[in-house]
Amino acid sequence: MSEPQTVTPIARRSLHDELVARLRNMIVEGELRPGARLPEKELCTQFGVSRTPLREALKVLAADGLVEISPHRGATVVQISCSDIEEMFPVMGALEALAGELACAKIDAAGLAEITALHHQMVAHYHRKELAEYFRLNQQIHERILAAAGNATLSALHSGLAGRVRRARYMANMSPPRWRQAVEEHEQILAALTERDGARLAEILRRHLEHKAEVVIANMTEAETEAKSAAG
Amino acid sequence: MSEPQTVTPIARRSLHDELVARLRNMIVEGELRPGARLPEKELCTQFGVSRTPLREALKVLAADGLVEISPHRGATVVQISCSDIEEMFPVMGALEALAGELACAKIDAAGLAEITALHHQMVAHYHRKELAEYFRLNQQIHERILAAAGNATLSALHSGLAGRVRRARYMANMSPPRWRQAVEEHEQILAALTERDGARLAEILRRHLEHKAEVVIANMTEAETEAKSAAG
DNA sequence: GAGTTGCATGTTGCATGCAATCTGCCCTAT
DNA sequence: ATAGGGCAGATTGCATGCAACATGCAACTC
Repeated sequence: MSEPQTVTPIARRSLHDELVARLRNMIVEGELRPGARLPEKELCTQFGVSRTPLREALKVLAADGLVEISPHRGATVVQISCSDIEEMFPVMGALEALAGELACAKIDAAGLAEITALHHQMVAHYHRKELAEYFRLNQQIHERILAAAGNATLSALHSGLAGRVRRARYMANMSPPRWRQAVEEHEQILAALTERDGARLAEILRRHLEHKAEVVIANMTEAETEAKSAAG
Repeated sequence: MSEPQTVTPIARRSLHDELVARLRNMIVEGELRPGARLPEKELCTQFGVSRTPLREALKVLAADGLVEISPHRGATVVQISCSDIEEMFPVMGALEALAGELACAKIDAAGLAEITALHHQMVAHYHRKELAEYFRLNQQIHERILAAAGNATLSALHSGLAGRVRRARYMANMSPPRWRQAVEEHEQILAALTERDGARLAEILRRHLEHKAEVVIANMTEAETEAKSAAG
């Protein structure tokens, strides 16, 4: 029995792991709104589990920064403010820049071909103005670059941030010139990656993230003022 | 009652929060060795708590990457390998580089004065060859730069990594030329910060972290070969 | 004698019960 | 009428009990 992993071991996810995954997904995908309370009892009946594994899951998500737990008052989905987002993007920029450099040094022809394919699909969706599909491919490209960097620590930190940022749902609207700019930057990204020009790719990614931040911030401030005027 | 947080609320740490802090400290400080098993029962009697809060704490630490939990087999302190460390340092370099840039843009005279004071204390310890004190100050300086960047997300990610790296205990020995090089780099760091030259500070910090990585890796491989020769 | 099977033991995963705390409401006093 | 106090309901924090699982040993087979 020295064959190394011919079959994958049966996936035996414990309840709390499953709960962490589900709740994280529900929060990131917006099913659970920011500020929403997370009463244990209700979630327990909803998921059909007892409070123990649920509580363990909530603690993990709290450590992840997705929920907030106040003693004896329960858990709530954390609100993300404009300034939080404003903080996160430079950090993601730094991480992606590093990923770009490493990816240029490490990526092979096959990996590059995959990213190239994704890029062209994404551009096609851009031309057809299919925003949702565009964003899906966009996200995949960035993930692939991270993966190509071959640095698990880097990927983990990035995906954590990406999950938190995704909750901002900035994709809703993006002005045509902004969208065009983003696609152009992606052309540059692909070019730099193809030429294995790490320094340039790093710089492009940093700027790309800066611009993304501007779009997101603009959207959020707009949404906030709308909310305030609606409330006032 | 609109005073914004003039007094800190009474710290009412729940048991699991306290446990998370204590266990994290024990792991980071090396009191719990890598690979050490963490049987619930034993820790429960040791801390005088029941299994529920302890389990919640272990789950959080697992999410943090400090312990590993295998179903029905219990928790162990994660082993950090050479390649893990090799991965972490470039990431810390990227984060510190960003912190340097931001700090140059934001730091005020008071903040700069504090870091300068710490720097001079550190150099004094260097001249007296007080390694432990030197490292303490060193760490504080890096933390201050992160704090000066005024980016909570950045600080959180960095301190998480720093905690994991600290477990490598590389400080044990550092060759005189390496130590001297590190101090020289810190002189440059202080100079760039004083001149608010963000780009230069970023570059210096990145290189500084690269060199730190070399020292750590050298120490770890040495330790590993020693262990192997002792075992063989 | 080597390998396998079955069992015993200890540990972990989860469910539930009890105590402490928070929240909202009603009542009282000024 | 309003502010403050106190009580009731609900929710959370923690302890404990039971079932499932992993591990090590012993017996058994070939």
